[in-house]
Amino acid sequence: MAAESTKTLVIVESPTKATKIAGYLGDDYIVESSRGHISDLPTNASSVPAKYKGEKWARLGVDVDHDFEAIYVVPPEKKPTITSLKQALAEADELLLATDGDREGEAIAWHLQRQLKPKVPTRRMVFHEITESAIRESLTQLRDLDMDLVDAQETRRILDRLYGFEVSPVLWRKMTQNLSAGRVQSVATRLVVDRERERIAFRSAAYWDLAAQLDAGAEAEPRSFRSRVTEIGDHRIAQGRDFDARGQLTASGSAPVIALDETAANTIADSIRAADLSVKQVESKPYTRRPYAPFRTTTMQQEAGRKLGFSAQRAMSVAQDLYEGGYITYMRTDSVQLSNSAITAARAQVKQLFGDSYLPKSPRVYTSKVKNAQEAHEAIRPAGDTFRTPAQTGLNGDAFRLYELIWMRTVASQMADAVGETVTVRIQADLPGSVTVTSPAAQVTADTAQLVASGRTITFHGFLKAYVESVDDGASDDQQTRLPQLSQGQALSAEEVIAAGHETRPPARYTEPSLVAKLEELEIGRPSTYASILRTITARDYVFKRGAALVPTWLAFAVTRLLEEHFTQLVDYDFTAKLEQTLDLVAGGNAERVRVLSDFYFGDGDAEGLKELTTELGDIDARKISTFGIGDLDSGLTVRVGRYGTIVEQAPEGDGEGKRAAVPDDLPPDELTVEKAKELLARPMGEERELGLHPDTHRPIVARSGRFGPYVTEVLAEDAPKGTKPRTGSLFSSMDLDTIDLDTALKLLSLPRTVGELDGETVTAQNGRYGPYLKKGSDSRSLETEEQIFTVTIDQAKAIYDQPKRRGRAAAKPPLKELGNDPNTEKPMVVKDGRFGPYVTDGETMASLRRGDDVETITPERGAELLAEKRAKGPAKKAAKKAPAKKAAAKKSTAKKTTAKKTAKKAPAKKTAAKKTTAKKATSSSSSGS
DNA sequence: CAGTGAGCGAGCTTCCGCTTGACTT
Repeated sequence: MAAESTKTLVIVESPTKATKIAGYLGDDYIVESSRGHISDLPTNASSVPAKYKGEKWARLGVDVDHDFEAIYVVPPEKKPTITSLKQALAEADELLLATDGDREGEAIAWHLQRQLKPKVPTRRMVFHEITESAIRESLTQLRDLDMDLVDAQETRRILDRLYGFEVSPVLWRKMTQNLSAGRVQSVATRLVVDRERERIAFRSAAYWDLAAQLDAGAEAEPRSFRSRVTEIGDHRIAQGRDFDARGQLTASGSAPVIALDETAANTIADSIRAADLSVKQVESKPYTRRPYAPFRTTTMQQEAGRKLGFSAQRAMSVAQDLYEGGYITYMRTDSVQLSNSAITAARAQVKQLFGDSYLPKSPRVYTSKVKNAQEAHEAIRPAGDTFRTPAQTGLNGDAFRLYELIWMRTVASQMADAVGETVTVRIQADLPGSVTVTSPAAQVTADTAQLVASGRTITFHGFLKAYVESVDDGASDDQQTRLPQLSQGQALSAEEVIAAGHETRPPARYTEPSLVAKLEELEIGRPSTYASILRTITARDYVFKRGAALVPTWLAFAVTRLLEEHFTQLVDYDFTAKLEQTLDLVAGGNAERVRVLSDFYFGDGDAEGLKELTTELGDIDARKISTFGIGDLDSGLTVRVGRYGTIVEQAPEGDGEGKRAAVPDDLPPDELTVEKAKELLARPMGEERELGLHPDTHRPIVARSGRFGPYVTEVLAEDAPKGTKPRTGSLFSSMDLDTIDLDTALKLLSLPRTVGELDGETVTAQNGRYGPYLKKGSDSRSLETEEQIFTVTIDQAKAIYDQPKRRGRAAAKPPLKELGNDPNTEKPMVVKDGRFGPYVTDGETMASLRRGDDVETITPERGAELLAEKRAKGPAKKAAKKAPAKKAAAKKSTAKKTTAKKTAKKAPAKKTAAKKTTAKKATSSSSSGS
C-alpha cells in the first residue's frame, strides 16, 4: 500500500555494484543484489525435493527422459536473499532485472523471475560499464528476457552436470572413492599429465657452443662487446633449439648444421683466438613496441604471481577487497576494454605524470583476444572517473602493491609506443689455417667462421617507463644491449673466446598462472572459476605443487588414461571450444537445447552417447589402466596406482618372486627412473625399522606399516621351511612405529596371552579385527582397552563371561534419543549410535540420519519419514546385494582409510586471514594524501 | 602389503559458474 510514490526495483548481481548504481539512479529506485545465482540443480541427494526422490534420474537433478527438464532448488544459504528481494519487490511497481549482460547473467535474471514471481511489469536491463551515462542510457533500452540465451546457459549447465555426475561414479567404481571428472577439471588435469609425459619421454642432448668478447678499438664506445660464433665454414653451429625432444638434431633451415662436442668446440676456440676478425655486415632496424592491454583476470593473476609472488587465489582475494573497497573495477573479467571515462582518466594521468610526449594523439582501444569472451565487464582498472595514485589511496601491504600494479598497467596502456633500434652485426673470422672438426653426423673442414653480435637500444621508452611485463625466462622488453658504432670491413680483435657445454632441457612444468593461461587459450573455464579449478585438481590429489611447479600424481596419470581411452571426446582439448560454438547456435536460436543434450547423452547415430559410455564398463580393465611401465619396455619394472597408494613392482624372474615397494607421494613421476625404482625396491618397506634380535630364535624383529596398520614381525631365516608363516602382532593404538622398542614388540609377538582356566577351558587374551578380546573355546568377548590384554586377570575374565553375550557393551549403551511411536507402525522409535553414525530405528527398520539431520534437533516426524523412506526402498536392494557381498565388504574398510587420509590432507586450506586487514585499511584512507 | 572373532543399517562422494557471507582461531 505504498501510496505516495512509485518505485522501481533494480536487481544486479553484486552488492558493491548495487551501492554504486543506487547513487546514480536516485530515490525512485531501490537497488538490490542477488549475489550470484539464486537457484541451481540440487547439489546432492539430500537436497532433491521429496517428490522426485523415487525417480531414477533424481540423482542427476535432470529428467533425462523428458526433455532434460531440470529441477531447480534454492540452496538454504540463498533463502534470506530471496526473502529480502521479495520484500523489496512488494514496495515496487516495476522490476528491472539488471544482472550481467552475458549467458550466466541472463540465466540469473530468468531464475529471479521464476523465484520472485513478480506481479508488476518486469523488464531486462543491461549495461556494460558502471557510469551514470551508461546506466541512464540502458534505462531507455529495456528489453524482455532473451530465452534463447537462457536456453544456452541451461544447456551448458545440464551438460556439465551430466558429464560430472555420470563420469565421476565410473571413477569410483574403477579406481577409488571420492574422485571426480568434469569438462574443465579433467582437461586441466590432462594438460598437466601430458606435460609430465613429455618430460618422461624427453632425452637430453649435450652440445657445446662458443662466445667471443670482442674489442672494437680504443675509440669505440663501448669498446668491448659480446658475440656468438654461429657458423664454421658452411655449417651452422647447433644451438639448443636445433634438437628435438628425443635429443636428435633436427634438419631445419637451408644450411647444414653441426653439433659440437667439447673437443670440437675447443679446436674452434683456439683457432678463433688466432684469427683475423673483420666486420662483414651491419644491419639496423627500427624497433617499436606497443603497450600491453589492460588487465583481465588471467593476465592480472600472472603478473601478480610473477611480480608480487601471489598465488592465483591470493591475487583474487586481494583484488576482491580492492573491488569491495571501491578501488578497482570488477576483477573477474575476460574483457580488456576501458570505458571512455577510464580512457580519459588514464590519459590525464599520463600527461600529468609523464608529460605530453608520452601521450599518443588518439586514445588506444583494445579488443579482446579471448575467443569465447563474454565481455560482461570492463578490464580490471582503478575505479572512478579519475584515478587515484597508489599513494592517494592510503592502502598498504598487499592491497597497495596490487593496486599499484593495476594502476600502472592501466596508465601504461594509454601511453606512447617504445621506440628504439635493433642492430645485427656479422663478423667474419679468417682462421690461421684450415680447421677440421668432426661430430657423429658430420665432418667439417673450414678456414672461416662467422660471429654475430646483436644489440638493442631504446631511444624513447614510452610506456616502458611505467610498466614492464615480467617474463619467466628470456629478455624483458626494456632490456638493452649496446653495441659500438661499427662499419663494414672494420678490423676487430678477440679479447676472450669461451667454449661452453650445455644440455637441452625438458619442457617446463605448468605453474598456476601458466596453466590458467593455457586454459584460457583453450577457452576452458571462466574468470570466476580459474582459481577454483586449481583448488579442485589439488584437492582430488591429481596435482601437487613443488615450488611453483604443478606436478601430476600417478593417480592423475591413471584417471587421465581411463578418460582418454574410454571417454576420448570428453577430454579432447577442443571439447569446450566446440561446445561453445554449439551454445552460440542455441543462443542465436539456431539450435535446440533438447537436441544438443539428447545427442550428448543418448548419442546421435554415429557417436555413442554418454549414457551408454557410462553403463558399459565391462571392457575397462582398471588394473591395466593403472599400471605404467618404467624406462624401457624390457625393464620389467612397473608402477601401479592402487587403493593403498602407489607401488613399484618388479616382475618375477624365472621362478623367483616379484618385488614391490611403495612410491613416496611427493615423488614427481618423471623422477621415477629405473634407478630410482630399483632403489625403492632395494628396501621394500619404506618405513621398516629393525628393533633387535629375538632372544630365543635370534631372528631380527622389525616394525612395519602394513595393510591393517603398523605391526611387528619376525624376519624368517632364508632356509625356513616353505609355508612357514612369521608371527605378527599389531601395535596398540597407544604405540608408535617410530618409538616401539624390542621388549614391547616381543610382548606383542607373544600373544595370545593365556589368562587362565575357566569351566575347564583355557581363556586367552588377544587383539583382533574388532579390537581386544577374550577367547574361551569358541566363545569370545570384547575387552574395553588394548592394555587389558596384558593386565586382565582370570577373575575379571570370569566376571566378563558371567555377563550374557548378546547384550554386551554395545546394547548396554542407552539410545541417544527417544522419538515416541512411529505413526505408521506404532512401534517406538529411538535414535542410536552405530558403526556408521547415528541412526533411527523402530526395532525392525533402521535408517541413518542424513546430512542436515541432527540428533539434538530431530523430530518424531522426521524419524518416521526416514523410516518410511527406508521401508519403501528396502526390499529391492537385498537381491542385488547377494552376489558381490564379499567384495563389497573388503571395499568398505579400505575406502574408509583413503577418505580419512584425504580429509586430513585437505584441512589446511583456508583463506580468511588477509581479508580483514585490507578491509580495515580501506576505511582509513583519508589521512594520507600525496 | 600381516591374517585374527561376532554380528549389525549404509549413504554419500561428484559437475561448472555466478556471487558473497559467517562458523571459528
